[in-house]
Amino acid sequence: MKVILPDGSELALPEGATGMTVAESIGPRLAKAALGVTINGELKDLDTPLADGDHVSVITAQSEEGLSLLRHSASHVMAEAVTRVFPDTKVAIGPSTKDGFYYDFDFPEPVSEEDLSRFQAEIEKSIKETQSFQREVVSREEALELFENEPYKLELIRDLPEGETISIYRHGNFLDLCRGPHVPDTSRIPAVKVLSIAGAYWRGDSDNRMLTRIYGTAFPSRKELEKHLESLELAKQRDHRKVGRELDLFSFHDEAPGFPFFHPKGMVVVNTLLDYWRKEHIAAGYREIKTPLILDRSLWERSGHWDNYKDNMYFTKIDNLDFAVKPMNCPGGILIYRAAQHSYREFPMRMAELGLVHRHELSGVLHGLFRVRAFTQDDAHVYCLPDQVENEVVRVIELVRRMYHTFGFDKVHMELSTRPAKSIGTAEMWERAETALASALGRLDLEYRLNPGDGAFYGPKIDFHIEDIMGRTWQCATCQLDFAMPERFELEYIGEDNQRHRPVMLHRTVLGSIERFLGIIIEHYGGAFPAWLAPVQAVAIPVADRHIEYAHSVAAELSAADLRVEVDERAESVGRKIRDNELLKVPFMLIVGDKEAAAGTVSMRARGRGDLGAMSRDAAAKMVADESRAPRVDG
RNA sequence: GCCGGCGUAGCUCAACGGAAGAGCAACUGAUUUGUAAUCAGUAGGUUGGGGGUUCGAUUCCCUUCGCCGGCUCCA
Repeated sequence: MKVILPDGSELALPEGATGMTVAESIGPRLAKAALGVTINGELKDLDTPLADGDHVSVITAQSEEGLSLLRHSASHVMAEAVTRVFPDTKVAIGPSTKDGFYYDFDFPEPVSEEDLSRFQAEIEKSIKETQSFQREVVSREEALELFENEPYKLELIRDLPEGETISIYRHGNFLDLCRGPHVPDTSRIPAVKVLSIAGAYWRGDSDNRMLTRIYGTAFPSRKELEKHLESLELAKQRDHRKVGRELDLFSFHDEAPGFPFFHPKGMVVVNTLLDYWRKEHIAAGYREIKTPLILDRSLWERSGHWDNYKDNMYFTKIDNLDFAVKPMNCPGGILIYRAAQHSYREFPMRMAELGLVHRHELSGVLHGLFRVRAFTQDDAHVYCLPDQVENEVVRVIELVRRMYHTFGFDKVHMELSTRPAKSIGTAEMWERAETALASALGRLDLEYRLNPGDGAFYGPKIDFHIEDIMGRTWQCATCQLDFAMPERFELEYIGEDNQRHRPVMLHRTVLGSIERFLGIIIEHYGGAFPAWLAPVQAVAIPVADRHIEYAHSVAAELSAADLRVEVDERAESVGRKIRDNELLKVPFMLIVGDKEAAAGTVSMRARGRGDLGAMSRDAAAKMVADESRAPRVDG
């Protein structure tokens, strides 16, 4: 028989050949690296018999699917190891994830981090033993019997649709309900590492029992595993909570859990960020507003927040009346719209607000600046005519992409979410709105993912996800149409026909939360902000005390050019001052001693680039100024 | 909110029923320094808060607050 390889060539094989036969006939290295096989596009075990004419591709850990196959198998190996250590453990599920795998267990007794090394040791044993994975197809009855002591498996089996093939995989003494496929044997997963332990609800539902989830990762080689563990360590070094403390940017205190305190240097970064934000928004035709933090109950009843968002809101009483601290900016912004009568001639009307919102988040979800209870949304609402929507959305997308580019976030992926089952508004309204969003994306020739039914109940939306330097993704910007608010607040404008009409309301953010965005860029840059954002852009370092005066005169010149500059007057060695400022990620150091003072020069050192040599004071000021220039904003 | 872990000096961590320690930072003094740590000294803690067990608690138990890792939720 013959099979067809990925390059289109044909390969003659004996009857009964498997994926392994294919790998072996291509080469011994491939045979060794082979983990699975795709047959006519379907991922299968390597020992699956092939049929004449099959399109066959051997899968190794080089591919995304090969790596996740390997990790999925590793999760089985871990489950086996864990049940060997704690025999009465009930097993739940164990899939692969983006960076590794996990397996959920129901332990007879609490298990702690200290047990992880025991699991690790057992895993190593299994790998050494080269246990093979064997697939078996069983009937529903057989399956129910095989897993009679595994309540979670039983639940899964019972939920399998009628007629579904039920397969099980065995390796060593372990048996698992699993669709597969798996690697041929445990020797193919030589580098497994048990990483951490955490709680997780059965089937992700908080009404269910809490299981113990054990995370791990696996790679095709030790070397790759080591590399991954190193990058985890690196990410830990970049943790914005650590960097924020080291660079004296912000802090958190028990007296206000979830509410960040910004220090002077942190405020420089925030304000510089906001200066840039304002320039972009003015250029994009927005006008800025500001609305109160605390507003009367009636407003929140009208907006629907009182009924739908109460659990996340903070309340207060003033003169015996109920007030709420705003969790969103729109209702307040709408009052500004309603403060005057509007004409279609004013549209599109773009109102931006850097609004501080408070949301009572569950204590367990707080996480540095990434998840806080008070944050500044870079919000804006655009009021426009229905046929202006598409154009406005295009403008929002362009603004988002331009601003992200400034921070090097060029990998942006977009998701369009459409009408959910429970929603308000007419079918025609939704149709029109979804088309407008889709054609805006189409006009810019952008790829996006469609999330049918994932929109808000009040309108469809586009979400933007950025990818940081460590490959993690973040949803920051959002652009959503809102049919609810204009109705609830009876917003109106006078049209060309001199009649009252309801405007379309567009709700959008670019950075999302200023606090979280700061956290993201701290980690993205590892604290080494580009000079325009750096809290201190240059430090003048006098070699000895007698150079302090000269250092100040140099600093004064930079200061006069609106640069943020300090003089390190400490009675420390030059080496020490350089080290400390290097650790503080100061972009430029201007070292001045006898030579410089006599010649009227400075010795320039740039962060991470080392000594750049002597230059005139003018040249130095120009260099720092040039590299510290805020990003250009052209309308 | 839930599960697990952790709260010791400003930071990073020791001590784990029997006089609370180190390094860095801070302060004082000396040093006046040439591209990633000068030296010496001083001070700093009701061991997160409250309660209990004990002759004795940082250590064991309960409780509360906070933090960390996840889950759920979300910007």
